Amino acid sequence: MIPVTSPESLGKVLRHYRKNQGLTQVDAGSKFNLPQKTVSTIEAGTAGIRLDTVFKYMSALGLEMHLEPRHKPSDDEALW
Amino acid sequence: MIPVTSPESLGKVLRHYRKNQGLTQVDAGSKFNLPQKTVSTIEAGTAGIRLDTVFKYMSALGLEMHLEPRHKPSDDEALW
DNA sequence: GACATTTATAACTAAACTGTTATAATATTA
DNA sequence: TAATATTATAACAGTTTAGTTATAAATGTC
Repeated sequence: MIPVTSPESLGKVLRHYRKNQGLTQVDAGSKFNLPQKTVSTIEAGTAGIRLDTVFKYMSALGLEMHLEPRHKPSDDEALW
Repeated sequence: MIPVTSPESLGKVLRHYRKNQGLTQVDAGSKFNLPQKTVSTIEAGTAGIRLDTVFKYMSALGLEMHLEPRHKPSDDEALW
């Protein structure tokens, strides 16, 4: 379970899940009318992207979010 | 562990954590130079809020995010 | 190496945010 | 209830996005 604390790390995790599902940016985005450009922007970790856009993309990938108190990173998390 | 799938539910969870820490919107926001107005907007579940603003607020509350595949909601989650 | 697929980047308009300052509305407590 | 504390809302300027369309760059495959 990778902790996400920034737009960059969120983009990386989302890309990870998309590729895991064998989807292209066009495939994934089309499910919620997100153009490929926007998907690219999300995965690139753009800071100012809109929250609703992120949730649309999460829905397209069938993901949900959980919040919890931060913990000290483990070694394998450092890879992210 | 409450699943978050929208700006609205995220706002509710963030407010929950803030109050749990006994913080006012001014207190929490000041840690990352977020004006009280912005904190109010986040907690209200504004759709178009910027992702970096949300992460700043999460940092102020000492929270991290996790993504995972969606699951069917349980009864007590319906309360949210 | 050539071809095909996928992803990144560009220009443009309209819309909506952040930050600032201020004030109204609501909630809390004495 | 009165006073205080907290939260919601407002106007403005500047910045940045979403969406559209198109194309360049990068990646993968034969």
